[in-house]
Amino acid sequence: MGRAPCNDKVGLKKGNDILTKYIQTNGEGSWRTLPDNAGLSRCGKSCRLRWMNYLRANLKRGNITPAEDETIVKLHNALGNRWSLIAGQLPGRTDNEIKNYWNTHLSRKLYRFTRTKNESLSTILNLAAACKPRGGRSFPTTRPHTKKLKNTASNTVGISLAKPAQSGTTSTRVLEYPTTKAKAHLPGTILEQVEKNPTIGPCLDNTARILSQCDGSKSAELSPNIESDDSAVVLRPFQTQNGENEALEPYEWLDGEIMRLTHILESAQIQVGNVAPEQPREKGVNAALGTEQECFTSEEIKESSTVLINSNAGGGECHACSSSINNAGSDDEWLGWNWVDGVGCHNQWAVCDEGDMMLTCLWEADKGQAK
DNA sequence: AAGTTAGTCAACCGCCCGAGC
DNA sequence: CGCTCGGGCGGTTGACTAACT
Repeated sequence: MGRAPCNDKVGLKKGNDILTKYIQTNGEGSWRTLPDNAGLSRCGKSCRLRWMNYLRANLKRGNITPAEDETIVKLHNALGNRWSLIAGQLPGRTDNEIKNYWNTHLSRKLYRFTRTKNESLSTILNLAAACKPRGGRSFPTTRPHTKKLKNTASNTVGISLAKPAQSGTTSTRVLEYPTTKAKAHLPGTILEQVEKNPTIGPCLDNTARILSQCDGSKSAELSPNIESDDSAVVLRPFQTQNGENEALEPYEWLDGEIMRLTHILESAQIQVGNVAPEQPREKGVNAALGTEQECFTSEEIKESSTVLINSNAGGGECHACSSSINNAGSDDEWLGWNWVDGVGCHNQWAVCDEGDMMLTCLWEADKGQAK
């Protein structure tokens, strides 16, 4: 299955041995000088990658377990494509491994079944659970589909943390997240960090808020937990309807949201694609495949500006619904989509991943009901 | 059995950030 | 303050295998 490990090759196996022995003797670091010192003919980056992803001790080999699968989904919902952070919560797993797993197993699986437009969410999930592991041509997913991911600002298919605003970019409010170095000094698990540092989990806060609107059990106010200034959105602890801060234990708040989402999915009777007669999507939105704006009309973009963070090049990545898969706008794969409702989101969710897809559509559905 | 298509994953690429000067 | 360098990260590629026709 897949490409055979390179260490099957005698030469590389020898290189692996040299690299392993060198690092065991001298420790990690100084990757640039490592090849010369160790007598390897690879660049330092390559050595580091080989070590981190393959040779390092305590790496867990083999299939992702269901428990790990669940953790990945949860954390991806929370953190987006922060693979290193997700990997940090899964001992023995590398960011590369998780990234591959997400891109091949999870996102693909969800994409397939959510294309079944007339199925209820619960049906879709049941189908996904029974996903044919390998497969032939039952679900056409083309390589061009994958290659269309290239040249996009981000392959973000989930709700992602935003990077700090780039200098010179104005009117872009982003959600701040800690730098790599800062993260390294943060104690505890990611989820604990989020608990202790509200700025780490801004999109989770959004997730909770969006869910709360769908659920109806929380305030329907769009952005009660966000304050903003010119440069950044400052998130406040999640507040209940009566304004009290919820003091959640580590993991508890996330588990709660997952449970709530599960409840919504189980109880919802949302029929995808069973909506108003076809209308042309708003000009500009239609042409902007691959941007999060396609999920919204311009008015909705304005309304939701505190949640839907602008994504400029290398900038914000906090998408309520964003996927570079959408860039396949000219692909036949996507031409069959029935853009309806003037918003597009009722079908749009089929090209978003599980979390943001559902959240966005539930959110939109909720907004529609509120009007 | 052969050809085609889809799925997998190690490795590569390029960008970004922080440290040091 | 600006430049360079090292390291880290996420996105993408392409070789390879398995499933299917």
